[in-house]
Amino acid sequence: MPPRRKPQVEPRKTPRQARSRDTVEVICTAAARVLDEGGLVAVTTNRVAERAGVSIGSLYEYFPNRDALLIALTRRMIAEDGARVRAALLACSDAPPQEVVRGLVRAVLALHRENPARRRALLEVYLSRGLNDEEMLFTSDLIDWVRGNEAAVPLVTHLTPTAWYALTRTVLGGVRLAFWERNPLLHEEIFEDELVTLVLSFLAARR
Amino acid sequence: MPPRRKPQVEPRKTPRQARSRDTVEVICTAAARVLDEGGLVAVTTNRVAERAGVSIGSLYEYFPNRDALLIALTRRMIAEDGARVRAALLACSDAPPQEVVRGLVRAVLALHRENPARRRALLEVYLSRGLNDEEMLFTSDLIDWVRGNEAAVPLVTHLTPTAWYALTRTVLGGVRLAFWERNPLLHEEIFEDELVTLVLSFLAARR
Amino acid sequence: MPPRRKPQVEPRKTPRQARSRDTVEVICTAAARVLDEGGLVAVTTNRVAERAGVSIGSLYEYFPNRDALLIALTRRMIAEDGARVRAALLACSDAPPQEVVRGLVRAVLALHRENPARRRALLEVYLSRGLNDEEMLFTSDLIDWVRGNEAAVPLVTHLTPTAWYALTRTVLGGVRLAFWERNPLLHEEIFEDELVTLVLSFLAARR
Amino acid sequence: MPPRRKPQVEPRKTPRQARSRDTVEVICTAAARVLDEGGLVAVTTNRVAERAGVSIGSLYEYFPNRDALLIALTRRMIAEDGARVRAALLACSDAPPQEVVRGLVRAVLALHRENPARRRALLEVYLSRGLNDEEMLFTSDLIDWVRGNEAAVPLVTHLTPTAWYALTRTVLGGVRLAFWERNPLLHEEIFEDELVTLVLSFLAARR
DNA sequence: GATGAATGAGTCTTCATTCAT
DNA sequence: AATGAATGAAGACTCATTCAT
Repeated sequence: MPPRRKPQVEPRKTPRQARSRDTVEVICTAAARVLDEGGLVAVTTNRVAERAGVSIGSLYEYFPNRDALLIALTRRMIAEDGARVRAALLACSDAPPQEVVRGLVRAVLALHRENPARRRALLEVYLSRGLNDEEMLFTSDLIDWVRGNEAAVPLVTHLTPTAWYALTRTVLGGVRLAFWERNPLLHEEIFEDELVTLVLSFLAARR
Repeated sequence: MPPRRKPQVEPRKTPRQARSRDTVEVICTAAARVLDEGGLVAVTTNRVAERAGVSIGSLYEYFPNRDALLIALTRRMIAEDGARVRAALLACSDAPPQEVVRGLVRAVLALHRENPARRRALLEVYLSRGLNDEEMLFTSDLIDWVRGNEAAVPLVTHLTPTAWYALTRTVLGGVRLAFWERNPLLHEEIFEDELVTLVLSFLAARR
Repeated sequence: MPPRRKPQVEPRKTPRQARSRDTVEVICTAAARVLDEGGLVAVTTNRVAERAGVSIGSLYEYFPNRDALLIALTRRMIAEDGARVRAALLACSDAPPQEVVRGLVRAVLALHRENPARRRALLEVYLSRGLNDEEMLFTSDLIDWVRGNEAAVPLVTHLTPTAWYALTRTVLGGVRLAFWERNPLLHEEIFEDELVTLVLSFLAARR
Repeated sequence: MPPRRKPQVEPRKTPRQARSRDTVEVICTAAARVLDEGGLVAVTTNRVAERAGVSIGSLYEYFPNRDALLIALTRRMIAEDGARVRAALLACSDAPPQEVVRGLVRAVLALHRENPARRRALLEVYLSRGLNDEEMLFTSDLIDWVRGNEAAVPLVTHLTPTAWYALTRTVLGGVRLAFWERNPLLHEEIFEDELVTLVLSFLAARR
């Protein structure tokens, strides 16, 4: 009987009990490790279960299929990214606008400098699945944050949504391309400088 | 012991004879069609061969493995992209700088508006393999073109390599993110406007 | 990158549970039957699994690849050979030396008279793989047995290791050549007589 | 259309013309080289043809199928073996019997010391096909030679055919087993000594 | 005689998923 | 909740062989 695959992506059950949450945690950790070591193709449900010290049956108790696992991993990364960017913002919210911009750019760059292998893989998951609303959400969180924090970024309030979208995508896209191309500039401060200039000059032009 | 064949990516033989070139052509066309219809997972060597009306053996005569086929497809797309951008540049090389910038941005946007499914898939191939030098090359072609055409883009000559890299990646990255996120703005002129503004204000700032 | 699996030969898992042991048994039996009927080339993993009434997946659960299956079959034969020769030795251990020699020679001949097709095939496996230590082991078991049983074979104790090796290989090799050449003498008592004479005269000479 | 395989083993045509003989020669040489480098599995018709600098079509002009090629190679080895043993015999035909025996044993051992990889492979061919008459023939040539040369080996004339068979197979078999087991004794003189003793004591016993 | 592009049956092997225990 | 043996569809790839040129 061919494994009937109903595209399902949500975790099978929201773990309420401590033990369950542990199991999910253990599985995700194992999956991340397998991913780091062997890339996406190495992430087979059986292997992950084995590495997690959990039976394959249990894995399927918490993730309806392989994709759900991969997507959970991706969501974790995205959520963490969001948290880190927000933290960076928080850290420089009292600084002058230029510094806020720089802080943001730097945070986004920092994200792409760590654990590139895993990011590469999960970004692939992210792109090949229809998860895009996800990041938009993540981003709009950011937007809300920024917009709400008027004191910190007064220059942003004048932007139209389109201008805002173009600006943010442009910075993130630039970083990401450098990341994908493994361009050494990703690790250079001069690259950061250019991005900051880009943002500031655009903001000035759009005032 | 079967001669260990290291993952190979180059086409197995450069088709010299007309018949061979035809076969390669036929295979690529069939592969593209299969790709359009069923996505990356649908591209199995057997299916492509069948669709091409060619034996599976013949397919392997020209492509050492599935990846080589996918990569060939990707390279084709990249080459075509380059050609189209260059053509767009050529078409507005006598116009004022703003128009040149607009022409370029528009060309890049146009690329991402057509056949999104195929582009999505091939970009995935492109990213998951180590093909990045490839596009850098494509880009540096572009750079050369732009730099060489001083009359058309005098403002560009002042840019440092890093500034140039940041600028081009930023635009391409922004478009690509909109593309991946399936953001409707990809098809709006206002998005194009913002990108043009971004480029021009950066160029002004960097003068 | 799929975890590179070095050519493996050991059974994938030691069957602990009764059900597993059954499966292994069933697979081996089926493989032997297929081998008998169609020779080595007929032993395809799919066919064996089908004949065993087991899914191909299950077969690979217990044997990492086709070779491992073939080798398992071979080892079984070797082990059984050893057991039978030891049994023969045991059966005549109280007899005079000549009879012991004759018993041994006869046992080795008997081995090669039954199921020649299967033996032929498995010997081929045995030779084309690097399994030779295996049989040496089997033989050294024998040696130990013989050496330990001084009462039965006092004449053997004087042999140097080299002499012992030459003697045993010579007898086994002679039988095996007759076996491979399908020489009818393999089934004649006069051949056995000659071999016995050979051994005894050598032992006498080496005293 | 499935390649109809009619078991055919004879060379397709006896090459009469010089050019043809050359082609056959070239193919066999290439095949031997491929064999040495990659073992039996590396010997594919396409690869051999390529290595020989000959089209695959031409290869099939001279060998009806892959097996015929392999068998031709094997026959060459057997023929050469025979020649070399005969030469050894010739070289010591005036010496005393013991020396003749030693010369023969030494020649057989020498055969197995050179190019073991190729021998291993071709012996496998030899065993898995029904070529056994072949070697019997080769051997009976030898027998005839020995029997004919009464002056050299007077002690042999008393042997019954069975005794003769047992003796020769026993020596050859012993050497071959040592060869297959890669036993270092194959290269030691003490092993030769034991084999000589074995033969001589048997001959003495059978007088 | 030679060429080499084309053929395609048949192989091994993987791995997501199920379900009886 | 957990287990893990079993499943089997599906895929990549090989290579002996043919035959039109």
